[in-house]
Amino acid sequence: MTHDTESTPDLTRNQALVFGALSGAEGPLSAYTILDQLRDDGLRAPLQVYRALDKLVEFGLVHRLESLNAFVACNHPAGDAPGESHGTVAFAICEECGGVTEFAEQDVVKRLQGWARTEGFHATSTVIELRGLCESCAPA
Amino acid sequence: MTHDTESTPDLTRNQALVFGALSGAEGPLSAYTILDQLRDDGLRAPLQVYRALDKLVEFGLVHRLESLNAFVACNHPAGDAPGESHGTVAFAICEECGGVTEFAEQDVVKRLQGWARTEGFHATSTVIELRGLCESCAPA
DNA sequence: TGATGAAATGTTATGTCATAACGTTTGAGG
DNA sequence: CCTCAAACGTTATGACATAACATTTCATCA
Ligand SMILES: [Zn+2]
Ligand SMILES: [Zn+2]
Ligand SMILES: [Zn+2]
Ligand SMILES: [Zn+2]
Repeated sequence: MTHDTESTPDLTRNQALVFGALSGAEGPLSAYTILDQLRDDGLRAPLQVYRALDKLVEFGLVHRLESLNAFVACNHPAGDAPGESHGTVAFAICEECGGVTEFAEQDVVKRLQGWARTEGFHATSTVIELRGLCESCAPA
Repeated sequence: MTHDTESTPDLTRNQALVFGALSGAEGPLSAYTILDQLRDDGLRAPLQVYRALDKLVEFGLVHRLESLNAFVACNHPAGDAPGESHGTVAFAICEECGGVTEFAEQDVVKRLQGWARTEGFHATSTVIELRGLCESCAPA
């Protein structure tokens, strides 16, 4: 163990492999794509990848993109570092180049929390994903 | 054809069957659940359901819940009627009872549009889904 | 140090969601 | 009628995710 009060935990071998694959990728990867990339490192079965992903998501190092059924390494918008327990974030996903931008809009989060409060809804997680074209890919 | 300028189109047999199943349901249904419910009506294959769903979503009569891989009949928050071309809406999904509430928060949409504008991102669709417990299911 | 229990791992099989590819039917408009 | 686009039917396949069970790892502590 490497002490720590509440920072990023030590990763196991499989977790480190999966996190490495996601960190090195340009865009989101599916669990099976990750698996294919890690065959040479000894991974054989989807469950090995899914188990690592579950933990990485729990640690806040990786995010799942619900509208893509895929995963990306956390790329925190300026401010705190990845892995720091962070609140609700949003993603903009380019359908042309596959690029994903992670961003935080506190006003959006506050508004949704406001709605939840007035409705008595107790949110445990919030998904915000924009689909479209990024600046580079949008027509002039 | 029944004329119309831009209202809800006539549904084909399969579309009507699928829409009926969703309208009668208490919560979201997966395509395969819909299929099972419509076997007696002659539906045999997933594609028959998926094709109908594609159209119903296009018409704005049905929404796909990305975080559930399931579908719900549009249940517009007070204002205009289902099927009226409507903008971005959000969903609150209860993990206990399965209930789904569709709501519109114009400020949220505006704020996300603002972000997109400043980043040059051209959004074509937006997913907003809260997961948690509805008022009835939340602990006292 | 050696028992022990929680967490991680390995492996096989299965379940669930979605689409490719192809041919046929339907029906409005010319 | 003819034609063409849209909807339909069917089989096969691809893509995403988990159940179930046996084994290993390793920090903790008697
Ligand atoms: Zn993040
Ligand atoms: Zn792009
Ligand atoms: Zn709606
Ligand atoms: Zn509920």
